Amino acid sequence: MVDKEMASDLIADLGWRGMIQQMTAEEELKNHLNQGMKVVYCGFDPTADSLHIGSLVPLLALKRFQQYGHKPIALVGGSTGLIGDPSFKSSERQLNSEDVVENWVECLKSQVSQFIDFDCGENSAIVANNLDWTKGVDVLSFLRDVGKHFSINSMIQKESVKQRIDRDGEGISFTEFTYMILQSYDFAELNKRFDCTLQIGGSDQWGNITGGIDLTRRMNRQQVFGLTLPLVTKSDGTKFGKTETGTIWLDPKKTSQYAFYQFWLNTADADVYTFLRYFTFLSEQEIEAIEAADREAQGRPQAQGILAKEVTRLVHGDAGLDAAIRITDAMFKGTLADLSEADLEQLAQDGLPSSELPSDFADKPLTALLTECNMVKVGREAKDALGRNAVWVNGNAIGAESNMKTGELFADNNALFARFFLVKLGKKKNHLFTIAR
RNA sequence: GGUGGGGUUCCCGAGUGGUCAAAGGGAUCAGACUGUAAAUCUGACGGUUCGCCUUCGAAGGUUCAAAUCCUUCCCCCACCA
Repeated sequence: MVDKEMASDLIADLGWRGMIQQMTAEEELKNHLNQGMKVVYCGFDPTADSLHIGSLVPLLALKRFQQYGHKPIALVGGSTGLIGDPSFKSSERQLNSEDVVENWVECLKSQVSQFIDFDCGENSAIVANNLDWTKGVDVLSFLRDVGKHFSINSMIQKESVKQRIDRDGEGISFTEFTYMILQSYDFAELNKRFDCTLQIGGSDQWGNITGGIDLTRRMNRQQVFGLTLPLVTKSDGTKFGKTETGTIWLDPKKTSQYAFYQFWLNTADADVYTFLRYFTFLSEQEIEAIEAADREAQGRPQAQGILAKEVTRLVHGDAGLDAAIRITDAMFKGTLADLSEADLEQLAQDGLPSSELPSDFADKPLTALLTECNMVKVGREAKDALGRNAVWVNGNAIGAESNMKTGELFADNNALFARFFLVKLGKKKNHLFTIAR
């Protein structure tokens, strides 16, 4: 399993994918990784009950290390999550309560576990929680044993906290300032416990990682390494991972498989090949072939479809991918007549936005109904769409004059299979209403 | 602590008594084109059941009428100390 050449291959693999932002001692790190199985860690702080796609890059990076024979540790920050990472944050953050963070830790643990293999022999993955070794530490020991190794002078030089220190009107509490020490201590501790010698993370973590490298050398007399991954950016300058609707989460309860699949499917041409490199395990040759084929072909590129398929399968499995494709086909390819009663039932379960028709729907204007089910943000949008005949109920276009005719439109005898109304607004928004029984 | 400048609708930013729901740009939504793209063009853009209702840091006040004038308060920025 452990290949002699694996390290140079691994670094080369990460390299052509554009996934290396910075690393410490490049040659030494390569040599180090060539000497058999090494232990690598990446931390994920609980800031919500799910990770979002921004965390996918480091998560998949851990998996890539494992594929090359190394042992990954996914560290969930039970203690660091209680403090809050100030890196590149413009203002002090609100503390979350202990039980909330504890709950989030459990959520992240199981989520993170889906991506790495826990049963593959000696390089099986580990999930750790830094609260385990931070909880019992008393203040005086911490200050004497750990704090003494840190120089305030170098800490305030770090780019990650500079704006908080230099900028008028902003400050940083001692609590957040200490975050770097806590994370550094994690690295030293993981080094001691598991012989962990490499930390990876987003490029915003460079300061924290180098802090850990220094501390490990001072406390454990061990040379350890760091590697950062690039921040995912989009060619149009907007923030990656957010849509008008909000963050794209990994948890299907927060972002349905369908919405997840659609997110990737809508990737801009200018970004899609980069994302294939970041987010899939396709080889360099495969991706180049896709790129070349798209360049030749007229019309729609195939890359978005491949990206959506690969990433959705990675995160939601084959069943999740099937569900996403099922809805996509129904909404964008097929006709309503093709859908059976069972299909309609399935769509709601698969993540098509849906809701029960409220009992007093007949009294509501259509604008209010569509606002309440979150198809539009304000009634105005629905009205605008109605004015352009861009609203369909069960396939029939509806005009502005129908705004007050909700009762007729959603009458029982107009329903599909006597209980479903599929409303489409514009090209991309769909909502399934069911009649309450 | 002193002096000067400022807080406007999702964001940037005009507006200094009525013609202001408030220029312009961005973002967003819908339409055309298309590939469920991009670019471009068109329309909408505080809310609304189209009667009205609610906005210009906060609270009061002057006025027939205030984002605009007055008072107090809160916050930000620049320079000086």
